[in-house]
Amino acid sequence: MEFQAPRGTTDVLPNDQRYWRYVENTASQVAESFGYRRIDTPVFEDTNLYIRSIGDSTDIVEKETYTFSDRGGDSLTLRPEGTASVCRAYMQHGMHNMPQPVRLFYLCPNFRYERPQAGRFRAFHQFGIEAFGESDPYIDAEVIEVSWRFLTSVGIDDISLRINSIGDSNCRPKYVDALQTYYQNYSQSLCPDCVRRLETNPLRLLDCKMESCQPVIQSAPKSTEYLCPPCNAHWVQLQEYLETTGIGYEIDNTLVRGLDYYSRTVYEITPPTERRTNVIAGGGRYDGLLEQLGGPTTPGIGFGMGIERVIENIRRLEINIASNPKLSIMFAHIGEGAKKEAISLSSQIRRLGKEAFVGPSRGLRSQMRYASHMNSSHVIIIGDDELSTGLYTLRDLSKGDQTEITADGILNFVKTHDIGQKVD
RNA sequence: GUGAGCGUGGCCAAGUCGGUUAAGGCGCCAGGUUGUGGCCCUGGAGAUCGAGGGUUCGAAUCCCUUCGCUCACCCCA
Repeated sequence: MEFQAPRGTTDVLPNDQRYWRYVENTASQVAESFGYRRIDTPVFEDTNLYIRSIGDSTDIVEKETYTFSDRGGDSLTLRPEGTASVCRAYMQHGMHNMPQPVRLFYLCPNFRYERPQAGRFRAFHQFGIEAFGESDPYIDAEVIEVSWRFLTSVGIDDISLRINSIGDSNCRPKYVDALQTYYQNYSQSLCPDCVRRLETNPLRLLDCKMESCQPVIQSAPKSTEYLCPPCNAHWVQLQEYLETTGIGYEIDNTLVRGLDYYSRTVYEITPPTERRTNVIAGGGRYDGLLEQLGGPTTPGIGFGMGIERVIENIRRLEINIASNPKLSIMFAHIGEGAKKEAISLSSQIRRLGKEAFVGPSRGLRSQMRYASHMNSSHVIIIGDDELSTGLYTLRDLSKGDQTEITADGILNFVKTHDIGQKVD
């Protein structure tokens, strides 16, 4: 085989489509039930949008973007995450003039040049929401609740929520200082990665997985102990509101996130397994981001959720996805005249909005077998006898019985048997 | 970028201390039922054994190279 799907990409075959429909439909319903409205943005944006938002020293921007020049010489980048685009759209369309908060959700593909592995792809899909213009922590709890309700609605309920607050531009620098000072004392016992992190990204010291670094992490200063009064009030209220929604949570002071724009609230939702790649959803607050992108000072918060990872968990839990059987008619035909009648009648049925198609030009036995494998609900058999009498054979594949029926009778049958009819 | 495992018809796969025509199952096609599916029976098509090179009288099997897939690290959804 000369061609295959590029590394890190997958084909969603017909048999798997039901998972995607199920997830996308549930996501839309849940988000809309909270008052969120769908937004779609381009798959590529000005490269600088991502540099300015995600951060030019993050792994995503440093080595994972798909960046190219178009024929006019502009540098464009395939969307690596959803928040930046939505922020850009919020500013571009003057949504700060709309009643605040503005609640938006999206379902879209994202691209990151990474080595694929379990639950990680180069082309992947996210369901996400963003809420702009509200700094009160009730909206933090709401955003968390949307992701939680979605996952439980879809049937994944063995999940756990971890939250943390990393402060804002006022108090976080003091915490980072304290963290660095603390780590200086252990510099000789740290893993090589952590030695590097100490300089480049001190917050990430906290989620090192190396066994040898765990004791150091355990007794490290906690960000929540360094919060300034406003951040602390926000943090305390968030927990109260979360408790009001009845969602169980765990405070994880080692939880930090890989994008530079987060402030105050950060959170992750994981299934019971230990592997970090199993993080299904992650998000947080980004109060300085819009201003950083040249917009008005506007608070914002949101999450991103990996659809492939959601589906992976649906499969793991063997969640039953109901799919309505529907009316689907195949025309089996014997002879050229019968074939033309099959083409004509199936076309008329389709114009009524129902599924119908012509059987393959093979023997009747083979056509019947095809109908069966195509999950047709009914077969109409047309041969010389039927053409001369005008009475066709209508066979119900689920019941296994059949009757005589006229052409008009067929059309009437189709009109009165609607989609969703139980056929198996 | 680093490390490990694996690549045999569309899919799952036996064979891998080299030896005549590369098992089997699923799926596909056909026949059994001269016009009737899902079960069953019979037959058929379909593989340059990932690719290239080497060793050998002889290579799916041994050696080298290369590509691909998977998993893990980094990082993330």
